[in-house]
Amino acid sequence: MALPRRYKARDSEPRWQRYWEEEGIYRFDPDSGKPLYTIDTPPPTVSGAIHMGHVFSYVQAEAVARYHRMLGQEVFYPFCFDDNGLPSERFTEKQKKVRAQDMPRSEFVKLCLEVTKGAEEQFRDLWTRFGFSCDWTLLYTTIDPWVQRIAQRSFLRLREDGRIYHREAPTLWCPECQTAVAQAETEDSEKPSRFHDLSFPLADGDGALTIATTRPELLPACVSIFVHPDDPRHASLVGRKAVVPLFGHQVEIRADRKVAMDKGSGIVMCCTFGDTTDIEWWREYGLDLRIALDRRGHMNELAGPYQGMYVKKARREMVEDLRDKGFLQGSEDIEHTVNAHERCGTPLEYLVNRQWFIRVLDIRDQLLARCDEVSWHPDYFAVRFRHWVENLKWDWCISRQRFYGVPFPVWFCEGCGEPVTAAEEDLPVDPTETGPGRPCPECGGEEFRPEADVMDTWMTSSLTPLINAKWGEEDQREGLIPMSMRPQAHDIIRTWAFYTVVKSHLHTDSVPWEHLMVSGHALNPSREKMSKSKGNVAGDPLLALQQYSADELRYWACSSRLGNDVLFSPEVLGDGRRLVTKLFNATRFASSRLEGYDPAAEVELRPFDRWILSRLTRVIERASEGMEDYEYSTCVRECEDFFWHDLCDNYLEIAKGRLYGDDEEARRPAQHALYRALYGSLRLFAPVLVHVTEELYQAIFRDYEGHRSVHLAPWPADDYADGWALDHGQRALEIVEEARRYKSENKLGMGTPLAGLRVTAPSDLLEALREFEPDLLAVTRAESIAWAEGGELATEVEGPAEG
RNA sequence: GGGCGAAUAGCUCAGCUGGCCAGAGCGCCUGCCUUACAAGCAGGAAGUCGGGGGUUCAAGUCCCUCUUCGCCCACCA
Repeated sequence: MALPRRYKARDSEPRWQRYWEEEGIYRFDPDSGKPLYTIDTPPPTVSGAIHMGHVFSYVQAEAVARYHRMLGQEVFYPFCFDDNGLPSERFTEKQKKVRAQDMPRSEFVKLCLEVTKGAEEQFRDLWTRFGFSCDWTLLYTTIDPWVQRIAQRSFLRLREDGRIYHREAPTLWCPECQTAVAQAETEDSEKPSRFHDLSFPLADGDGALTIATTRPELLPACVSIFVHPDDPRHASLVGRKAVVPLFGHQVEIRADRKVAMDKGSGIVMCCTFGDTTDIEWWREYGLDLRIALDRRGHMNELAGPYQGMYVKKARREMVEDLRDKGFLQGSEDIEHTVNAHERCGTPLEYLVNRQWFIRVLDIRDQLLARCDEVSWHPDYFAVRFRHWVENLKWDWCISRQRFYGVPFPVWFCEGCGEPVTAAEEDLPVDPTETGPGRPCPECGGEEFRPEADVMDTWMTSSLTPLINAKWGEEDQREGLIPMSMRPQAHDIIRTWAFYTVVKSHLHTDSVPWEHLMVSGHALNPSREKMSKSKGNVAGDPLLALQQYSADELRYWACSSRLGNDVLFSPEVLGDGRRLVTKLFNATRFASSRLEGYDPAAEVELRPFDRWILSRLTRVIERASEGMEDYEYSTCVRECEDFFWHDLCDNYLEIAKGRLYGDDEEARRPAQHALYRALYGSLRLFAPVLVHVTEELYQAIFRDYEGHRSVHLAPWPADDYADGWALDHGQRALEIVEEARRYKSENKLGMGTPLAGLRVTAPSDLLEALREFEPDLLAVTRAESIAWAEGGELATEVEGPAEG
């Protein structure tokens, strides 16, 4: 196949993408007998928020997949989508302009399916255009019935093991989404607020105390007051009672070390619940439970005249009334951070609800041990996992009061209230549509109320290794657990990585994977964490693909060390374009000089041939070391440096004399070295520059090598190592440099013939360098070289040749 | 408040287990249309390796400390 004069990525890339698809180049073959390399692909949410930051992280893992494929491993590389859960609900609500609450669950679920399926098609197209080598026949989505079955199976088995409990407990609650949320789903949100100094009369009539609060609307929920035991100002208060303003109930004043003496007045009210300290006190001192908020964030009957008001309104009204009645001593505007739901930004409340939990606090040590069993890349991210586990405060709340998700396989007996679970063989079940099919084991009752909650999405995504292995299914895949590698970004270590370790530990008594590859974030040109935005190249991968080729974008994604953030900027992207062009041009040139090349022929390599091949070996070693350590960027950098400078700038220029010459004896070893060096480079670049390397491979190398694709060719493992040539070739290049410097300083073209060179060197070196003479003459265009023994290596140029 | 990372040429970054005069790309300067490539080639200028201590024959490279930035967590009465 002849190469065109110019490389047109726009035409070539789709052509090879089709070829790979048609030929099944990336198809997983469970029966190949090759060692497995299995990848636990992150299921992106289908909520439409794909930006170059995602591409960045996926490409890095993808390059690693290709490396292992070239190593001769059978690569299990599925794709998947996370299409259930809150993000999809909100996405559907937005797309269809509906509200889930306003329709039957089944109807809403149908809408969600419709919307997510459409989005998935677009996603598959997008990933294909980036040259992804996943096997699409392995696709799963988290809403697939068999995947739901695995999630429900996980629930049933954990419940059998006594790991799961259902309990009324204070829970982080989002009044907007009207669901419980997990500790990990929260984020800080800066909100302007007001600090109010409130006066609480003492019950014995002996004066009053002052409490500073930002949440006066929680007064009806006040159950105690605390001061610090060492605070001399308030020592006399302990044990007495105070009257809650506006509401009149009396609460006891207690001393506890958790009180900060220097905040506000040093006196704090404890409400059920304002924050986690309230919960701790409530538990520790067995305080009353006074819930003043309902699930929608409105005040309930406990708030008396304020009942039905939304938190903010109640706050305003109460402050007015407090002022009118003389309880308000002062107010101060402040800026403070509140705990908000990361999905919608609404400040969270603590409510008491019946929720399902997985007990994890008691196995923290075991989870830490699992953490150590995993190879973290880069290793310092293990510390984040460790600290998260060490500082866990809550068991994992897995129930959500939402609609689109995996239902709990649970009913409650109307007779005794006990939960009744489905039989495993009946999974997946939706309890709102069927019954348990058996009477209540506790009381024999036959009337049931379905559990209407759905599972937290992490309940499913934490199972991705088990889903890949089809855990508990009839067609279970053997040998997949633990998987080889999980790629993910560092922001979800505390969620996805953590929950997955929990599940694998409990279900398979092992780690989920051997290696965890943690990527950084892509930053937009103003150095902010990238986010989806239309009309912006960084925020819109489709737009990026119009402006840059997939190979250029992949090169960018692989340009930084694993785990580092990287800037998405035009300058950096230009580097990839240059390299692709250079690779194409150099290979096209080589192909024109390879006529008559016979890979099987015996050749006697010249010193510079031995030099370039020894350099290649060195580069392969370093590049491979990098890839073994998940450092694709080391591989690219080493290879680029070799290809551009050693191979193109030096070797090619040196070998041209022989490649164009009539002397076949001299030409053949040059062809041999050129072919090997180029084919080696091509394969080192293949995991990243997937399209251009395929184009060049198919045009030049396939006839010789026979593999259907460069991506099925073996990873280079050249062992040509000639220390003599490596060292002396480098010294010989110093002579070339001197000649070039002379021409440059004298404003001469590089093609200018030189009258002669005078090279001085110690005798050993001199003797060695003389072996390079024919090539040195050719590349410097010198008519002759005069060799002289001397001290340091030095080269003098006699001047341009006459005429 | 705690943790993790980063601080190296104007810009973006590489420098692994400490060792010849600190590197690359972009940008800049001077040249060159040399039989693959001007999206190129040759040559060049440019850095107190954040500050301060210490270990060592020897430190961007190890230890301590300080400063600045980023991320994560906690607090947020």
